[in-house]
Amino acid sequence: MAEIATSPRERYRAQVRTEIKDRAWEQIATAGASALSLNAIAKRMGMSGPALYRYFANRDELITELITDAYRSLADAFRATAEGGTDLAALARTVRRWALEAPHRYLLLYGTPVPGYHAPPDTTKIAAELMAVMLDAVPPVPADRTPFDEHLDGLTFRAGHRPGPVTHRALIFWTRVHGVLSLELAGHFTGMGFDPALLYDAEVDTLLT
Amino acid sequence: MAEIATSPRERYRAQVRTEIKDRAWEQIATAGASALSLNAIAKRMGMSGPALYRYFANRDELITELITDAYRSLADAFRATAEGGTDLAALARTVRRWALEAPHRYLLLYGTPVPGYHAPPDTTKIAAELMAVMLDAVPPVPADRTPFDEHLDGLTFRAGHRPGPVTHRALIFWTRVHGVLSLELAGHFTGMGFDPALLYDAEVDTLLT
DNA sequence: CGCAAAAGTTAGAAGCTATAACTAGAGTTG
DNA sequence: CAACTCTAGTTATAGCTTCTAACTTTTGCG
Repeated sequence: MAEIATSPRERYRAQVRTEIKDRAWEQIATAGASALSLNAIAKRMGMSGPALYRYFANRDELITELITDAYRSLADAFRATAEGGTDLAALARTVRRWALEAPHRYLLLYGTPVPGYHAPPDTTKIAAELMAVMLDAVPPVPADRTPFDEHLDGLTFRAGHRPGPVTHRALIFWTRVHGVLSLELAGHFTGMGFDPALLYDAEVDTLLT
Repeated sequence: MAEIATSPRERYRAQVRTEIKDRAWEQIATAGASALSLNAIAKRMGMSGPALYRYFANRDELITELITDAYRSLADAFRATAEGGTDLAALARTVRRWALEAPHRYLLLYGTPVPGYHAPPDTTKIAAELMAVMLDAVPPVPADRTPFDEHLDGLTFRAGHRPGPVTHRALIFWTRVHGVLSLELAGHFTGMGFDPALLYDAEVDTLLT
């Protein structure tokens, strides 16, 4: 987007940083995030291990940045989808495409977190952004309110101050989407023989009316 | 259950193995499965690192056994619940209690898998056992069939050879349960302020009629 | 051109998995 | 009971990891 005036050095630095991240994604895809090795990345890039520490303070910082990038890319996909009139079906297609495109990326965000790891404020902001898009995409809902709807009405967070039933709809949209995707991408449907895409579509359909 | 006649040596061996696994669970709870260190376990048990290799061939074998044990405990809880007449609501309560009781254990089974890791036949058998219990607990379903129901009817796996709509119900029960639990236990609801238990109950309620 | 800052180097500490070779002790067997 | 075998544990070691420290080379700016 808005190109900031950069010195050649800064441009080189940015380029190396993105190459490091690319290699990191490759490693995560083949061996998982826990096996990510700064040393191996450096060697594959033709330089010595400690050189990487000029670009990332430590392994955690690299992973954190990968997570932030991944969140950002999902949010961008969401926003792009929401451009031409928002509806939940389109968002559902987008998130599934985004997830299947790079399962390890999905799992880095929504799989097992490292205990004690605290997400940086960036990611929680992006998560709120995602939620806002979903809230806007919720279709008109029936008027009957459940106790949980009342519970939601009485909360302080109120992202967008939507009424309880709308928030409820957005939440179950999100949980149902992840219900199918997380089991599918973690391989819990393999051997069952059915097509997860059909289950996904059927599940999303229940949220549209 | 059925105690097998064991020599003192075998009993000692079994005892040490379970102590190793207990320590492993502690470590997983505090630092995550990826940080599980055989060395640290050994030292905490007052012996030298390589001694553990008498009990587990390698790190993977230990983790595999932890996974199998966890699966077994979930299946046992399921079977116990299904004893006195099966219904989905009771199963839902059981799985949630089981998950919250030890979140790291839940995440070891249903969180990010290690790429390239293949689940041993044990676990897939237990997964089928879980599915069978759920299929039995599905209430009578409406007669109208969706395309996905037809798809399920045409499959070869047919765990229990139930009709499509019944299998469909069991599947969405499972995905919706994990949709809420995986997001909750991975911390994606923190800061939103609502009570996940209420969302869970509301979600389960939609499956009961 | 010359110099300061940045990038990359090797060396090394501390920790990990896992193997090899060895010792001490427990249990079995002639 | 003595001898022998098998097992549990030991230390040593190779090879990997993250990450720090100290040093050298390169690069871009004034």
